[in-house]
Amino acid sequence: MPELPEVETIKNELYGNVVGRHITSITIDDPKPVQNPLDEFTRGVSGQKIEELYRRGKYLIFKLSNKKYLIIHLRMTGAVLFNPGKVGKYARVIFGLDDDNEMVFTDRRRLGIIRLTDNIADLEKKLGPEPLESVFTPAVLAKRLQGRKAPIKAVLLDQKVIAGVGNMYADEALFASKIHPLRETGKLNKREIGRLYDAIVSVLKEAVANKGASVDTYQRPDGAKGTAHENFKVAHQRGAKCPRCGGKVERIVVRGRGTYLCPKCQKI
DNA sequence: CATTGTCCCTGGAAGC
DNA sequence: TGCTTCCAGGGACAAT
Repeated sequence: MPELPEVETIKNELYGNVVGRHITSITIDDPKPVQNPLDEFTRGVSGQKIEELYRRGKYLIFKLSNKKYLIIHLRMTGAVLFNPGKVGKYARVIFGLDDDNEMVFTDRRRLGIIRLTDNIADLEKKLGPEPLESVFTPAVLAKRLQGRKAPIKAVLLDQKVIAGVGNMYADEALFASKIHPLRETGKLNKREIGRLYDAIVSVLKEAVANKGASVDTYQRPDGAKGTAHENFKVAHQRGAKCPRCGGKVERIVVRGRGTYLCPKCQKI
């Protein structure tokens, strides 16, 4: 499940291969992910130079020479492959580049989206601060959590609060800061928010360093897996021993999302 | 605005 | 063995 570290890794590993290249062909094997009318999409992308590539939250954004933005969200099972040996069963959209290389959007479950837009402000409005940039501080986090009644786990998943944190890293950050996922957000004290801040930053940084977590279908552009999941303390570790207290990692459901925790370390 | 529930989608797992 | 049902979850959207 691509979250910030996974999308960051894809961006990093794609960057040198695609920035500066022109998109010379588009093959749409499955129109489902494309949110624009197909002719408009094809016209807007064909022949354009990729001037920049960056990540915002869990979105991968290609800035094109016609000032439009090609936005990709991988949702659950999406991936962007660079020159895959053969075009797999789940290839949806194939971008041919002017150096004869190919960039392929694949998605087993077809929940991912691709959109071409000239209005990046709309996306910006939906997203909170980038947790690995200087705009994100303990004070900023405290302000965003202030007065909220929902459980902290649910709030961490809200992309308007912090961009890029998803189900796995929310669980890891809550474990690292010893906060129960069901704690009422607005009732966290300053010390807890400080710990949570540190945990979010360190958990994400470590996962980026390990090139993302391959718990499901996540793969890097060259098809390789990441290793961040090898360091997971609780996420997807039901029944495992808590590395801090030796207790048992449990799974509960919070707002319909599978949530892993050590109930001994993370008291309500 | 904050919050909660529903829907989308597929294939692997679990149940009968 | 083979069929059916359940489940995973990010974000759009609707309802409250």
